[in-house]
Amino acid sequence: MDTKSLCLGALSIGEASGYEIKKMFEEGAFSHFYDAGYGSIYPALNKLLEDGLVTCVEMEQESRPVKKVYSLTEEGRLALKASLQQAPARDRVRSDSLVMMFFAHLIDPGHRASVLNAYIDYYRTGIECIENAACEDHPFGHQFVSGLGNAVYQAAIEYLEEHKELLLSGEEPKKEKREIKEVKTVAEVGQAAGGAA
Amino acid sequence: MDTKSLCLGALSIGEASGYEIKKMFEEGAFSHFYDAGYGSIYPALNKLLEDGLVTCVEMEQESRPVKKVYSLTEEGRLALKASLQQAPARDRVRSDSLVMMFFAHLIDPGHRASVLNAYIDYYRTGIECIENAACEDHPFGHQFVSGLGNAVYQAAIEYLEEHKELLLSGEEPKKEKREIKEVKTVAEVGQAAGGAA
DNA sequence: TTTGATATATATCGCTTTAATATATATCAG
DNA sequence: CTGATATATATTAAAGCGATATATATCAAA
Repeated sequence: MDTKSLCLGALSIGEASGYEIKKMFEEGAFSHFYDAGYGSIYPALNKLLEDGLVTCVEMEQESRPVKKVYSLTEEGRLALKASLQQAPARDRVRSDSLVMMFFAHLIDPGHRASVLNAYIDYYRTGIECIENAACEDHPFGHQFVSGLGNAVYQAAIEYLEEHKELLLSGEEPKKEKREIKEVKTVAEVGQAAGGAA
Repeated sequence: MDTKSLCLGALSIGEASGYEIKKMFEEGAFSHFYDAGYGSIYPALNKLLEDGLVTCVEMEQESRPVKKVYSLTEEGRLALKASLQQAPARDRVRSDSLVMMFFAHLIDPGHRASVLNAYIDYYRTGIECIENAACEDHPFGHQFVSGLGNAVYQAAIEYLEEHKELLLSGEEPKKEKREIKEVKTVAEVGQAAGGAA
């Protein structure tokens, strides 16, 4: 799913500028399952305009930069539908915070706590975004996905708060012991991990 | 968190080849919170080697390509610790499947069902990976993050199965009605969505 | 039996994306 | 009155992604 299709999707909800589309990814309807920055949104909109999948009206505003409002054309609507019929790529997740928690034994307890608390806050903010975006008028898909986001975030918060102490009071493993265990290679660990395959 | 740091992290568990590190992201310990492909792992390992953060031993094998086994140096271990003390970037998630479910009203019901079922399978497989990788010997951080992954995936599966019907039996909204509503711009919808900000 | 699929293993390349920065103006809090 | 935040578009360097190439072995199915 490239940024062009995402922009078509955003515009299928209603006309918008690049700036407004970005906000949808940041704090709006898409916030909990997709990301996109200006560096991909603006070029995508230009290509869509070239290909006739969107139209653009420049709206001049008092003491603000010109606002380019994009709208879907009928061709664009068809292109969106077509891209939605394809097989989805697998989810991609990248969480620095979880990497840090994973290696918590290498981090000083103070930083551990700040990472953990910031992460809980991040989920709380996420829930607020979802709840604010929720609306009964929205198509059932919007509601379904919002509900999923809510359920997942809630589960994360519950886990994080219930098991907080495991992470914060965890002791550093005894150095000598780990030195001995290190003869076990990642290959073997990987085997255990991917045993199903 | 760049791929170099991720590789250092992987190697802190034990020596490994690029291929084995890839497997950790695919189906091993990192599978539910990070991604990385060969196109970033191999260049990263080469840079780490240049910078003296890892060493490399080439192991010749019968009727297989040479295996380059990388190990952390003391410098590498320090570099890993340093990168873990920094502030984490925010999570990045990209889910084509959720985009499709979000726009379910634009997709034919057959495809809806296949996307939904594949997504449930994806989470089930994820739980298997996490359970297979779990081990009491692992540092507490590993266990903490595995537990979180498990809790979140479980919550997702529960939600998806409980609300399946909402997505699959959802009707297409009446065209005329939506046409009228379209005067509401994304700007306004976005405002409602991001009300907190 | 040979074709195709899967697995081991490394490497590269084109295209896209990301994160940062530039530009310009207005408001608002400290 | 300085710095932060918001509106709004655009560009760029660096990084990452997906696909492909190479080479060999095994195993199941046509």
